[in-house]
This record gives sequence, C-alpha cells and structure tokens, in this order.
Amino acid sequence: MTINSNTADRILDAAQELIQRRGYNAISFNDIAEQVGIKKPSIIHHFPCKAALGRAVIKRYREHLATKLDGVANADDKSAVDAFDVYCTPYTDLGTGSDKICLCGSLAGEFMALPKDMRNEVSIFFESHIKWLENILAQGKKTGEFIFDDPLPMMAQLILDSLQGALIVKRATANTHHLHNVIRTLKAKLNP
Amino acid sequence: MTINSNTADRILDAAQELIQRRGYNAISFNDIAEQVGIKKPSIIHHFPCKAALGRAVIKRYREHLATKLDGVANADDKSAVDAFDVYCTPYTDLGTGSDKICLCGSLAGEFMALPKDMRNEVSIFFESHIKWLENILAQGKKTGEFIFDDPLPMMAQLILDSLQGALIVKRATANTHHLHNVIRTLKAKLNP
DNA sequence: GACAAACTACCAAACGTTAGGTAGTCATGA
DNA sequence: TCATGACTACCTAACGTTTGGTAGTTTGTC
Repeated sequence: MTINSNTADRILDAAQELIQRRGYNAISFNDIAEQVGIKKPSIIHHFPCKAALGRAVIKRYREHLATKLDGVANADDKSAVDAFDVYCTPYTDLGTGSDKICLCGSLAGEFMALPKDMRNEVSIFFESHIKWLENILAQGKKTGEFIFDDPLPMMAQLILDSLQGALIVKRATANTHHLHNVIRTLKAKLNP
Repeated sequence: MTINSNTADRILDAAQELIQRRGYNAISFNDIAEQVGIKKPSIIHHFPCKAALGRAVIKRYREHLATKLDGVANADDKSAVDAFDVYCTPYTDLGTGSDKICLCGSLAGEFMALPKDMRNEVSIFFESHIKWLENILAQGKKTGEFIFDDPLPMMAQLILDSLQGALIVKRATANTHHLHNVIRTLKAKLNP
C-alpha cells in the first residue's frame, strides 16, 4: 500500500478511519481537518459537501476491496478455501486490537440517517459481497473443499451477517479472540 | 404490552424508536419532543441530559428483555427449542417490515462516540445475552434437542453475531426474508 | 397554597457551508 | 524572457442553523 501524499486521498483516509471508529453522524469537518493537518474549508475545496465526501469514502473502500476479492476469485492457482481466507483477513485485522469496524457496517448501523446516495453505495457493497460469497461457495462445493447442505444464498448471508455482527459485538464486549472464534466456527460449518 | 400514559415512559418510547431507526448521534431532543408532542425543555425536566436519557433507554430495553428471557429459560413447561424461538422473535419482528434494528446493535455501531456510562449498559446487554444463549444451548444439548460439536461459547457468539448482523445488513439490502433465512440456517446448525 | 409538569425565551457552542482573499504553479504569447 | 491570465490549494472570517442545556414563568391538580 502506497502512502497517500495527495491531499484528497489523505482526507479520504482520515474520514474513513473516523467513520469506522465513531460513525458518520458523530464526526465533523473539523475532526477530519485536524487529523489531516489542514483547516475545515480546505476539505470543502476538495469535496463539495459532507455527503459527497461520504460517498467518495464508500466508493473507494468498496472498489479497493472488490479488486482484491475479484483477483483471488479468478486466480487459477487459488482454491476456494484460499479465497475465503482472503475474504476473512480484513475482518480479523479489524477485530484484533482495533476499535474500528467495517466502514459499511458502521454506516448501515445509521442507515436511515444517511443521505440517499450514500445509502445506495452501502447497499451495493453488501449485495456485491453476497454475490462474491455465493460464487466462492459454489466453487468450493464443486471442488469438494466445502461440504454443506444449506442453499448457497443462505450460507452466504450467514457468513456476511456473522462477520459484520462479530465486529460490532466484539467492540462492545472487548473479547480479543471474538473474530477468530467466529471464523473458526464458520469454517467448521463449511467443512464439518 | 400496556400503553405508556406516563410522560417519562413516552419519552423513553420515542427515544428508543428513534435510536433504533437513526442512531443516537443523529437524533436530538427536538426530534424526541416532536414525536411525544411536547417541547424540548420538558424532556430535560424528566432527564437531566442526553446521556442520562440514553442510559435509561438502554437499561429499560435490557431489563424488559431480560425478564422475558429469564422467564422462558426457567419455565418447566418450556423446552430449549421453545426458549430459542422466543429469543428469535424480537429479531424477526424487527427484521420484517420495519426499518429499525436492535437498540444495542445500533448503539454498538457508534460505540466509540458514546458516553462512557452508555457504553457500559450496551456491554452488559451483549454479555448477558451470550450467557443466556450458552445456558439454553447447554440445556438443549442435555435434552438432545440440540446436536452440535462446537464449544458452547462459540455457538452462542455465532448466534448473537449473525442475528445482530442480519438486522443491520437486511436494512441496507431490503431483503424481506433475510431474518427468517438466517434463523432457519442457524436452526439447521443446532440440529442437522 | 403547594407542587409537579409543562411552557416561553433564552444561551454558548458547534455544525455544515459560503465568501473573499492570498499565495504559488503553469502554460501562453509578445 | 518575461509579463499575463488562469488555475489549484489553502486560508481567515463569517454565515445561518442546530445542538444540548438553563432560567423563569404559567398551568393544572391535589
């Protein structure tokens, strides 16, 4: 990962981190500006309004993750289990020693208080993850890596829900091994 | 459920509903006052500050649910499956045709932006649910209602996480059957 | 008359946003 | 070569609005 020297990117970095930590409605332009080392109006020079900044943060987050996931899903030398492990790494990273949760999990928690175009970006995030998971589960079932009876959409939803929920519950209960536990349990369901 | 004619209770009702819908940091005294049909200072007459109101909302929510859950857990004529069904009903109720999520799920999403004493109440909520679930799972395993290999704490966490996550993801994706699907999948794991 | 519960009328602080201006960069053309 | 004009990046100051919260007063009930 390259260091973002570009100011717009540093604003996005700060905004993302603050949303993951505190939520969209609990942060202000001043909070972001302070973290970047500039003043509030300078942020508006780069992003016309708070909602536009919010939208840009989600889009970047979503697309960055998508290229990573699509890469491992289409790689010939990667198994379905490999892909699933890659999928889990951001969750374990967030869940161990950080007080951050998934950006879109945070935003979904205050979904009804979000501008409409931000809601759209969040929805796309979850829907694309469901699709990706269904695809990987189907692959793994074909290769015999995964063995389970549940319909693919149900299993994909259980995985997404429990990982998102785990991050949120973990932060409120401070159990260091929470994410590892949930992922291990999920894996046991995929290959008993 | 009795109708709350008491003003303090009606304030708590409105605050709870608004937090479940939009989140703590996105609502104001004015929002609550408008819903109750009184003015902002009247709320402060009943609750000294926003954090105190927030704390009272969580405490009432937690205790109301606790008496219900403890009732069914200790009832001799109720099986572990019965108890688990009772546990799931609030989630299915919220998850079908409502844009609300669990109060504490909402608050955990903005955990780091919450006053300290509110955080405590939220933590207690999740920890007591984990304990209750472990107890019910142990009961059901003893009676043969539940059959699974995972350690009790792992299974309890998976259930709590996936139900909380399901509510949040569902609202952002508008899948009507989301909660029913997850609960059916969870039940299949408890008794394959 | 006493008390609680509601009100009107405020406050200081913070919010997102706008206005207006200052440096510095960079391409263009005489 | 060196003005000129356009542009980007950032600033200070202020806008109107909303926030949580306070003070003092009226209303209703026993």
